[in-house]
Amino acid sequence: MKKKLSIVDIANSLNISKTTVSFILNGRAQEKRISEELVKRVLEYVKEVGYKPNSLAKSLRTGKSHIIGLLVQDISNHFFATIARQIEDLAYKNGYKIIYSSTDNDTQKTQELITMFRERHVDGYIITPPDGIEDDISDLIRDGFPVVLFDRYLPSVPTDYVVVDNLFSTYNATQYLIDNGHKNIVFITYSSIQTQMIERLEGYEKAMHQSKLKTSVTEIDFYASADSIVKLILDFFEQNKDVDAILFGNNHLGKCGLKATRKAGKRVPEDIALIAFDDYELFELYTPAVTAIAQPISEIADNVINLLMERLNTTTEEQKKQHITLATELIVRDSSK
Amino acid sequence: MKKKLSIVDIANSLNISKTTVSFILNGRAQEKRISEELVKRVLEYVKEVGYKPNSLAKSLRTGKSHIIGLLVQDISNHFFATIARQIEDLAYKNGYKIIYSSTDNDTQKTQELITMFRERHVDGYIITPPDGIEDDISDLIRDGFPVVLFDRYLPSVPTDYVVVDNLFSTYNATQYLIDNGHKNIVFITYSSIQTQMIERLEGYEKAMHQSKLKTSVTEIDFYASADSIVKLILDFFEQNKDVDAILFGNNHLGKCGLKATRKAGKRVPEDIALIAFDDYELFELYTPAVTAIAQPISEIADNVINLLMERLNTTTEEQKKQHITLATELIVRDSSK
DNA sequence: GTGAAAGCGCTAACAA
DNA sequence: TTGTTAGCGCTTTCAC
Repeated sequence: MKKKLSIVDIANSLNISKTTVSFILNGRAQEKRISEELVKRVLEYVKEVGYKPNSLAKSLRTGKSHIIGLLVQDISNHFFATIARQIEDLAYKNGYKIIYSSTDNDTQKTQELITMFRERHVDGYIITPPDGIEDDISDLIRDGFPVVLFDRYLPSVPTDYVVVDNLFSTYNATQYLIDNGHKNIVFITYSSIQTQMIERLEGYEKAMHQSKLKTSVTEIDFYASADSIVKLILDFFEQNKDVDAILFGNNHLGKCGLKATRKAGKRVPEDIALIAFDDYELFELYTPAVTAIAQPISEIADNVINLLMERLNTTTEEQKKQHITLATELIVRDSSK
Repeated sequence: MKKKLSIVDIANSLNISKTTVSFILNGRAQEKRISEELVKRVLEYVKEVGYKPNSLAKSLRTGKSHIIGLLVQDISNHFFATIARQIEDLAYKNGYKIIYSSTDNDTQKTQELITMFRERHVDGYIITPPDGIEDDISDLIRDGFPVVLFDRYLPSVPTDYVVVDNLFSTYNATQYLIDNGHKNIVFITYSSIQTQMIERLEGYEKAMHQSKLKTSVTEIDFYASADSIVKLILDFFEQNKDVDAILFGNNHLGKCGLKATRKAGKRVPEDIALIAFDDYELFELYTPAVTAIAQPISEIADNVINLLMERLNTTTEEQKKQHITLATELIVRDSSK
């Protein structure tokens, strides 16, 4: 293994001090009035021997790591994966790397991850917070770390965040079903106290109440397996023959619902209309093509990174926290008639 | 921001030396014959004040970071996302964190990423290598870093790797189509010199040759957009009316092919039979349900991590590189008749 | 304009 | 059994 060069090696080879090398490498030559000729000589030599500063040592000294900690609920979920991908790209363009992990919506795991990120001296955090994590996020903010939440927020903790207009999304979708003559509309969701789920529920309820229709909500345990979710929905069909439309609270439930509807032998949309949350490429090709509430993935990623970069680049302490709410789009296809 | 405690603070508060604290914290108390009572006192105090060692400083000193660099082709691709997720979980169980990034199959980007990973002192690398990266991987190995490749390998570079039996996968799928009476079977793939794509092509050709059928291969540029791929396939249909079956070389092509088939108004499998590479949850629900070659995702992740951990934990230099080839499964559904 | 030296927090050889 | 001390590679103050 070839010996890694250090700044001292460079300084010695050039018969100058490492301070000078450091200044030149950090673009402070002008300020320090170092001769152009020396600067050139150093830069050329550095390039020639392929010297790379040890960023670990640099971080230890400066306290900055140029690493962003990204905690998503589950990187294997399409929604989070595509957002993570874009966040990654944008972060790199800004000179930052990403350390990421999936929280599984598990509070304790998330706490451990935050601790690990702190140990690693990450400069900023992007998090889809599970509930119960309020104190840890507060600590982060109190200690001066930039934190941007997305997908949901924590009502009791003032932070920057980027979310979509969940309430309007489901309100609008429900209203669409109502306008198409559906009456027994069910909302299948997770039993969750997270803001995005609560708002989606509220949107559904608001539309139903406005039309004086009876609401029917099925709440499923977040940790239920895909198979058991399908089974639950099948049971539900069994006991509720008159349901004529379903709105799903998130993408995983939508997929399971599709499976259950198929298994139950129901015709879509004749027997039952369906609207999913989050759009998938394949929904378009499904028979019938699935109507879905599409979140603006690129916009979410853009806003998250911009917010974080803003915080990272300003030293001014307490600014007002920014709350960004983006619009979703109801993509009407065949499953909702 | 509350002052971060250092090991010196702990030592001073307890009126002992930081060496002692360091030994105790690193589980070397026994070995150093430090009194149980002292150990207990230190551990309790550390816990009480919530002291966390600065892992950056530790890394600088030890040269180990307990971070694994993961480079996948594209984290937003379902196949890579699910594997990344499992690798992440398994890595954490082994006390390692992951820094990841997507290569986009871009050689230069990958080189830069490897450089960044090196700067960050990652302990090991898991990579889906783009072509042209041979030298960089060789350097990594020469310099003693554990490297595990997956999904494909580099024939000219001896490394550990985990792949699937691509040749048999497509051979088997093609054979299946032949057995079902198809003759004009097309293989739609990327023009790529990567091993996995080459082998998939070979499997198809082998089966066709064995049955004395004429091969027909459509190679698509890797960087083509989804829309242009769909268009290409539509054009192809236009010019080749007699095609009665298509085998797709990877998941993205499969999705585009599905879209194109739908647009062309072809009936599946009556007019044309389809087999995709990589299975998706929704394939089962598609009409008709899509036949697919499923890769053993968990097994791949397991083997990758095990291989890497083995390398990480053994100091013995040159061991023989391990090549692991896993079986795929042809999941027969309706689209292939 | 340039250099000496302190120190970021930690580990480990060596002393005591 | 415990403490002293020398770095790991870098930045930055202060002196020349």
